[in-house]
Amino acid sequence: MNKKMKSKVTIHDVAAEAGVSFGTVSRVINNDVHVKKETRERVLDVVEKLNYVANRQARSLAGGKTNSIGVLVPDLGTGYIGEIIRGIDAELSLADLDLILYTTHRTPTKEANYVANLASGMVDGLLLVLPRQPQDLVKTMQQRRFPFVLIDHQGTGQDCPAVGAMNWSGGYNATEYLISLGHKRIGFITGSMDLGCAVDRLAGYRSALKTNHILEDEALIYEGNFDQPDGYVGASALLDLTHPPTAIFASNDVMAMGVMDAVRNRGLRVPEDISVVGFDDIPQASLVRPALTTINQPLEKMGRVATQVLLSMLENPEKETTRIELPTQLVIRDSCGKPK
Amino acid sequence: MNKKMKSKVTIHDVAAEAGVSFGTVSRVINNDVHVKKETRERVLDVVEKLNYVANRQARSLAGGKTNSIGVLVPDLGTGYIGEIIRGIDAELSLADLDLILYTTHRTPTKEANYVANLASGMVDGLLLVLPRQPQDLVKTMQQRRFPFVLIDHQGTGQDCPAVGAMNWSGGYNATEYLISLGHKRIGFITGSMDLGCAVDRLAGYRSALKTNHILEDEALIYEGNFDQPDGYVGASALLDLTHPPTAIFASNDVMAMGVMDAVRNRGLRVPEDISVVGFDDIPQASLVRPALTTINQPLEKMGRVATQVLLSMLENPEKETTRIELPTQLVIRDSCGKPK
DNA sequence: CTGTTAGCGCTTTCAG
DNA sequence: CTGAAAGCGCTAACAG
Repeated sequence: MNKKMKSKVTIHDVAAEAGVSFGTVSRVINNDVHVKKETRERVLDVVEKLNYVANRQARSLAGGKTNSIGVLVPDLGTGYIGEIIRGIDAELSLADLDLILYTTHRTPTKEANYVANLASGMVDGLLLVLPRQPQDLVKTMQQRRFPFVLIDHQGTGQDCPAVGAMNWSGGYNATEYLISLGHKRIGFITGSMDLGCAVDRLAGYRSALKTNHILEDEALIYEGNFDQPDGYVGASALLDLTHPPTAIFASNDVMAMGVMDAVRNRGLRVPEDISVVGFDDIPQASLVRPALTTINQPLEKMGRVATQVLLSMLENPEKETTRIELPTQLVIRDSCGKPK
Repeated sequence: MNKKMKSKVTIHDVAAEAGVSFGTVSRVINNDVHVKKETRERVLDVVEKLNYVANRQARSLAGGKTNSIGVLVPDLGTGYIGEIIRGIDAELSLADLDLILYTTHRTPTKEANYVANLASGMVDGLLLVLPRQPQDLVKTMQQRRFPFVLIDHQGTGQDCPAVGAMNWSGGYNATEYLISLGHKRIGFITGSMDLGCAVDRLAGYRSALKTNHILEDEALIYEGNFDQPDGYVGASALLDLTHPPTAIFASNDVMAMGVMDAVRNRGLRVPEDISVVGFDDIPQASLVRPALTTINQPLEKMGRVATQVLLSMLENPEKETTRIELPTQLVIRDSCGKPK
């Protein structure tokens, strides 16, 4: 409502108002040392007065940084991802970086597409949560020397920065807990076996059985996909066995809830008739009744740590690749008991 | 590993390879009609071959659009926001727009700051979820004529685009349901009363009592803040009354869960001793035991609709401001019964 | 139909 | 210490 309705203040406006060249303004806002203190202050005053904010597009185009990092997630479904994002978000806002969220909706094409796009100037670095087909992407990014960190996708044998959880020991501990309760026939519902974490959890389960001299029965292993219906269907199949399990260990909490539904729908009770263990410890796990005994994954922390790793890579590109596995922990609640 | 390790394919590379000027390439990728079919195909081939992806920064710098819209949320906590974001995300990816997420962590300063930043070139439009102090922001954006839509914050009397849910009728219906069950003393735990939705829910509650000739008792109204502990503390206070309620209606599901905990901790049962109703119908609501009777808010849909409104504003800036209230619905589950 | 020419707003040399 | 100049990659007129 004043003189100009231009609404967009540029570096030139500031320069004019402060009586310096726009190059100087650029130096000031980039904290370049070579500016007389007095000049700096004058410019800063004008910046304040005019309410100037640098245009990020221009800044990044000109070769600077974008000050934002991209987060690629498969979806926003279960709260699992949400927890990770919270960690990322917390760490990012500490560093005053923006977060650009990309949802692939589980389509590898999109995944690849986004990576291409992002790595081409949109963001300074990329955080990939649970990527479906990391091989290609990783190759692309590595040859472009683009900074990225994988979250929750280890065990693919690739040498790249990643943070995840100790899935193997989680699988091992949950199984051993069930065994300690007296269970001998323990059903297992796997996750998507193309994901490293799913493979590791199964391996942990197998190992615990072996350690405790319990013969493995392939019939007790049902291949799921990490979705709730898999838990339901899997549990139903397991319960239909002529020699059914007395406990079921699902590779994630969502499936474990499906398992509980299936158990109840047959008139059986958790944990009196069937013990159920999950994996993840998503927020709902403590809410369902009976509260779910599960393996806690430090989701929020994984997000934080991955972000820290990425930021340190941004600062020091030469650092060697880090792989971090955060500890998982058995959380005993009410869904397990002794076998009948 | 070939000739150039440049790694970044630009419009010029494509032009050179296809033997045309880069202006022509620009036309092709922008679907300009004035290109010979043959030329177009040749260019497209090269694009494919070189794996060219337009640089968004440059594109937006030159043309004005950023092809991304900003979403401002208070936090990523309860899944409530997550649902809304899912709707936004779905609609946005349909339109091939990117989503830039900003978390304010409930600090009004940040909120204002982001708006200033964003409105200055980062994004083409803004979606504000549950803003804390919309008044100032709204003014800023309106005078900059910057497109935005408020989500879930009506009733502040401002004339601006917004989509929300019918909070009043939700409050009314839940209360009336409880009354129909025979309850006469119904406790109410409010949300943050600086939020329009919280005010409306309370008004709905009051109105239902009045319609049914039940005398309102201020002692039965506890002021909460939408957080779980408020439900616990509020319910405890209500239950301590010399003449306690037989049912408690919490202004959101999270608090309702706090209520259930409080009830149980006193050795009382839901719904036998105390009926509980929530509001929102977040994913956990159907998971807790007893499953929570609540008012469904079409969260995901609110996100979708708000996005559609914003997109239509982007297309046609002259359109008059739309305010949309989506219907809420009573979802009867297992947390309510007749009063003892 | 297609090439050419200005910038968009900013970072970076390169000279003073 | 500071100004001037050269782009970053692309879109949008403007000429042919």
